[in-house]
Order: sequence, then structure tokens, then C-alpha cells
Amino acid sequence: MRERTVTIREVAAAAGVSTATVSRTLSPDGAEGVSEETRLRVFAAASKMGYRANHAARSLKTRSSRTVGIIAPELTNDFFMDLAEGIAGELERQGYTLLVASSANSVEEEKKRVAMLAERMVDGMVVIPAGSRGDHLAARALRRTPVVLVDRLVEGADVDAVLSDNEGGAYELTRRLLADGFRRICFVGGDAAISTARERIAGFSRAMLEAGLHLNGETIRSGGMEVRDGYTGMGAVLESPSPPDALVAVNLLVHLGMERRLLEYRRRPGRVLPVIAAFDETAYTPFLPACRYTAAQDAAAMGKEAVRRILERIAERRTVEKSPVGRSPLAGEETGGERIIRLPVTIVRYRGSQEDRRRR
Amino acid sequence: MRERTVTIREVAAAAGVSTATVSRTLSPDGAEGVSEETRLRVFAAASKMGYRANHAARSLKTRSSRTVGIIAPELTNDFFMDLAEGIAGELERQGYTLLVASSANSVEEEKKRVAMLAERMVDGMVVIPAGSRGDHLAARALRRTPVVLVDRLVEGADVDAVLSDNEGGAYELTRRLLADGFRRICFVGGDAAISTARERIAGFSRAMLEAGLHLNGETIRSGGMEVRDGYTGMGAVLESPSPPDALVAVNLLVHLGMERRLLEYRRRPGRVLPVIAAFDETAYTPFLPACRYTAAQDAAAMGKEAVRRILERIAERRTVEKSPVGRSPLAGEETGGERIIRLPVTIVRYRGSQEDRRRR
DNA sequence: CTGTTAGCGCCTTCAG
DNA sequence: CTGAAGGCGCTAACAG
Repeated sequence: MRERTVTIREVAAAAGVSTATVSRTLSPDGAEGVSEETRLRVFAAASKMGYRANHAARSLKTRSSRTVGIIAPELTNDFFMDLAEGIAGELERQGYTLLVASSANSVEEEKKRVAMLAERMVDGMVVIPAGSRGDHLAARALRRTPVVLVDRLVEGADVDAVLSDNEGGAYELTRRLLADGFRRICFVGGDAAISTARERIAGFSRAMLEAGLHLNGETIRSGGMEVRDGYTGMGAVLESPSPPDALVAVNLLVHLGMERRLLEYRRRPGRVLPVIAAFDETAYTPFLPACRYTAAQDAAAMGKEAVRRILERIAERRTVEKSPVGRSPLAGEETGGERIIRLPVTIVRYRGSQEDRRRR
Repeated sequence: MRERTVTIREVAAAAGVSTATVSRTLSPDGAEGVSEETRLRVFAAASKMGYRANHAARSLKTRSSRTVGIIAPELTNDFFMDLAEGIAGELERQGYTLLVASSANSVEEEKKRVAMLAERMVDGMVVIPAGSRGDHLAARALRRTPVVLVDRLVEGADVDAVLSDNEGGAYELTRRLLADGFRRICFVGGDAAISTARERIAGFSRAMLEAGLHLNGETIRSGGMEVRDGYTGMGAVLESPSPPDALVAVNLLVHLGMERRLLEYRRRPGRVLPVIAAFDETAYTPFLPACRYTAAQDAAAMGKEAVRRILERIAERRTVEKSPVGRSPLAGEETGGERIIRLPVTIVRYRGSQEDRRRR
């Protein structure tokens, strides 16, 4: 009872037309130049026979897989998750699918994954870069496959990017703390190799300097972007002889680490605990006791925007290739350089939890 | 400067061999029956020319895409996240890649995604079913593409499945609460259409009955598996004239909703708040104030196990197809029916947070 | 509007 | 152990 796979030829025969007509009728970009009548005949035959186009054959011919790949440093991350959902949704709406790969925070792995996706003829790649350089990404982009960076910029890759307003978000976060009367404020977490961290530190610094506050060696405790870095960072803060009364966390993971450390510390009585303003927001943020403000990135929107860029680039490529004149010998892409988009962040205020608990 | 894509023929020419030899040498399952010498020559030529096999062409010929698809009701979910990481990791290790699709909690969408993946010739599918029936999944499985269910079972699809020990986990969770002296215990959340919920309710009921406790109409407040269901469930509990002193949450989302409701309620003084034992565990669980126990599922392990199953089925299929005798006319797969695997859960105890805060 | 005709790049018998 | 040859199923000119 094994069902053989039905081919376009059989459908053509059944409908009494040629394979070309069937192909045209069932084209993913709509049936153009096919009469209503034959269109119906073909549809009828195809659906009766349960015809499903062979994707590989189609790809081989068209050099397009209707697939977009995404490479992230890790999959287990709330930001990535929201991003992926945004991307997958937008993609599915356009008849594309999403290939997912993890670079495991390694540039080497990232290179391999890029190669793998390229081999699979993805029409575009969304990447959250693992390192500070992205020459391998640029190489791809300059050939056939559009690349769009998300969340972070890298050097050596002039490609499209969708980012949050990191500088502005950190600035705003710091301003809120200042407005609440805090003066001894420190920044926790960061990595000079990561553009996102640099921008956030810049925003923080600007707000502090504008407020006439001094930055000393302990004001900015970068040292990583992971949970453990927040944990140790908070440890250092708590040990400090003159501890700050408010902190800015570089991201979700560092924030989490900081709260964990605080959770342990809390047991010791008689000390005012610092308040935290942090980048990133999740469903669990209301439960983090020290958190007073967050700068919420709209990851889903970033995903959608990234897809839109990719699809635009794909369309451009098509028209360029179809245009009668070949590519100009001049260096640089004639389709208009890289474009960087900044999406705004939303500042969210949490009240209650911390104070509430203290009162009990 | 546009790099043309290098084909197998060019490599063959450069290495002074035939395309067949290159193909054999560069086969993904290792170069068999090629002399050491030619193998090296081919490798050298291929890498010098930057040859990358055209995946579509290969798929067209071999009818395998070295890709596994996953369909989940939603992507933004901690359980799914860990699962995906487990799957992607294991897959990459085997030279496969992962196609991700969301069914948006709709069986209709799920059907479409299944069709889409099938069209793309995925070698297997991992699915977390959206509904209670899975005839469309069985249909796939019986033809060419192995399917493995994760987390939930469905009716009408005798396919492999990887599940947690839901009954046992809920039983154990309830036992812990009983051991702590709680007697008025309610179960919150659930959906009769979802096997996971049924099993967890069964485990809860068993523990209660064994303890000689009575189940009345308010003991089990199913009514959904989402955050909002936990929220309203907890609302009802709090309004109850004789509120329970401990609760069992059916899953992560319901648990979250319950905690949210509690967070609001907390403001009113003078009432002992119930303790929660919940299925699922995340990095944020330590911050959920009412949580005393969780039953942690090992999602990454489930992912790995699912991949192992899929790959096994793929291998079986190959050998069956290669075997000289055709398929036996008898109904049923001769490769040994469906296999259901149950992975144990780990009970985690949280102490401190709740009590601590009360003390202040 | 529809049919004919070439391949896309690779794998895989079948000979040698 | 290696080479020659025939498609896999589909699309995209090019005619008609």
C-alpha cells in the first residue's frame, strides 16, 4: 500500500496539459498566465492525486530553498526565543521556513554553521554573532546570500543589522535611577568585544556625566555577559566598603545572576539592598525582588524587521540578476550599502515587590 | 568577482578523476571503496576550489534532506527552548539540521506545517501535538517520514513518543506536600484533551486517595494550561470560603499565573498564603515566592532521546528499503510498533524564600 | 495561453 | 577501485 510519490508529469497527464502548465499553475508566487479553466483542471487533478511539489527538485532548479537560517550563540535564552517566534511567524506567512542552528558561543562553530546553511541554499541568514568579528559573514553576504545581524554588530561585516537603541535605553534607565534620588550607581556586566555592551555602557556613562557624577574604577564592573558574571559582580558590589545603592545590569543573564546573589545575601540582616535597573524583560521579571526598572527590547518586532530586510534583499537580488545589464564592475553593492535599524526600547517600572517585602 | 558555484564535475576534472569518484569520496557517510591516494587528491582539489556539495541536488537524488523538523504549539516557552537546544545539539553532531515551525496551538496549523515539512523531505519530525488527535501524524509516519511525539500523546497516531513520568511526578509532588503536613490540597490547571494533564491529575489523585483524603468538586480545578488559567484558578482558590493550604500546578505557565495572582493578593494582610508544588522548572523558579517543590523535566534529555529515536527509524527504513525482499503484505510495520519512553522527573525543594519574606 | 525542450548538480547502478 | 551514463522532479526559456 506504499504510496508512490506523485510527480508533476502524472498530474499533467491527468489534467491533459503539459508539465510546464502544471508548474506555472502551482507556482508558489501564484499562477500567472494560466487561464481560469486550465487552472481549475490542474488544481482538481493535483489535489485529487495528492500532489506535493518536490522541494529539492524545485530548489535545484531555482537556486532558492525558500528557507531562512538563524544562528544564535545559544538557543536557551528568552530573547532568542521571542526573536525566533517573531521570525518564524513572519516567515511562515510568506511561505518560508526557518532553519535553526546554535553557534554555542563560538566563532569557530559559527563559521561551520554558516557554511552548512550556505550549502543548504538558504535564501538568507539571520545571525546573532558570537564574536566581535564577522568576516565570514561578510563573505557570504557579498556573494549570494543576504545576511542580517540582530542584536549585535561585528567588525568586518558591512551587512544589514537590526538592533535596539542600546545607548538610549541605558541612558534612560540610568536617568530614572537618578531621578529617584540614587547617586551611587554602578554598571554591572559587559564585554568590550560586544557592541551591545559597549553601547549600553556608553549610555550609562553619558547619563552619569550629565548628572555631574564621577566615574571611578569601580563604577563600571564589566567582566562578562553571563549569569555567573552577574553573580560575581554582585558579590563584589556587596563586599565593597562603600557599596552603591543602585545598579544597572547589562542584560538578562547578568541581571539574573545579580538577583541570585542577592537572594543569598538577603539572609543577613541590617543592610539596605541596592535597587536594580536592567536591560531585558521576561514574564518572570515582576518576581525579581531588586528590580525596579527594565529596558524591554521588542524581540518579536526585531525578528519581523529582520525578516523584512532579508526578503527585501532577496527581491533585490532577483531583479538585479534579471536585469539585462550585468553587474557593474565597480566595487560595492549597487543595491545601497548596509542598513542599520534601531528599534526603541520601553522602560518598565516595577514597584511594590521589593518595598513590600521589606515591610513585612 | 562573482564566484561561480563549483560543481562536482569541476572538482573531478581538477583531480583527474570521474565525478563518481568525487561523489564517493565526499559522501556524507564516509568515503568507502576509494583508495587512499585518490581520496587525498580529491580532498585537495575540493578544498582548494572551495567545493561545497549542492544540497538540493543531493536531496533530489537520495530523497533525504538530512534535516529534521520540529513542530511545537509555541516557540516562546522554556520547556520548548531546552528541548530545541537538546535536539539541535544532537542533530548537529550527526550532520543534520533542524527546521522549526510553530503550530500556534492550532491543529489546523499543525496539519499545514506537517505538510510543509513533508514537502521539504525532512527525514523525520519531532512534534509536540497541539490537539488531542493526530491522524495526520500517523498518516505521515506510515509512509516515509518517521514521527516522534514529545511531551504529549495523541489518539489515532501509533508513533514513537518521548514523555516524562507525569503520573509519578505529580504523585511524588503531592506526597511531599502531604509529608509536610498539608491536608487541604488542590490541583490547579489541566485539560482533558491533553494526555500530560490527565496523567498528572491521575498522579495527584492517587496520592490523595492513598492518604485517605477526599476529592470533592473543588479539589481539581482544571480549566486550561495557560498563564491566564493559573491566574483565574488562583483567584478562585483565594475567594474560596475554605481555601486550601497547598496547591499543585499542572505546569509552568499555570504556575506562573498563580504566582502572579498571589503577588497581587499579597498586599492584603493577615492571611496565610498557600504553598505551591509545580511541574516544570526554570532559572527563575527560585524567585517564585510561593513555590516549595517542582518536578523538573529534563527537556534537553528528551530532545536527545527523540533525535536518537528518529535516527534509528531512519536507519531502519534504509535497511528495509535496501533488503532484497519487498515489504511484507501484512499490515503493520515490521520494524516493531511504536515505542514510548518515559523519562524520570526530579523533585526539587525550594526553601527559604517564602518563609524568609514572611519573617520580615 | 500552452507545449517542447533542456538542463540544475548529484548519486548510483553497471561495466571495466 | 574507478568511469560512463542515466535520470531524480522541476522550472524557464523559447516557440507556437
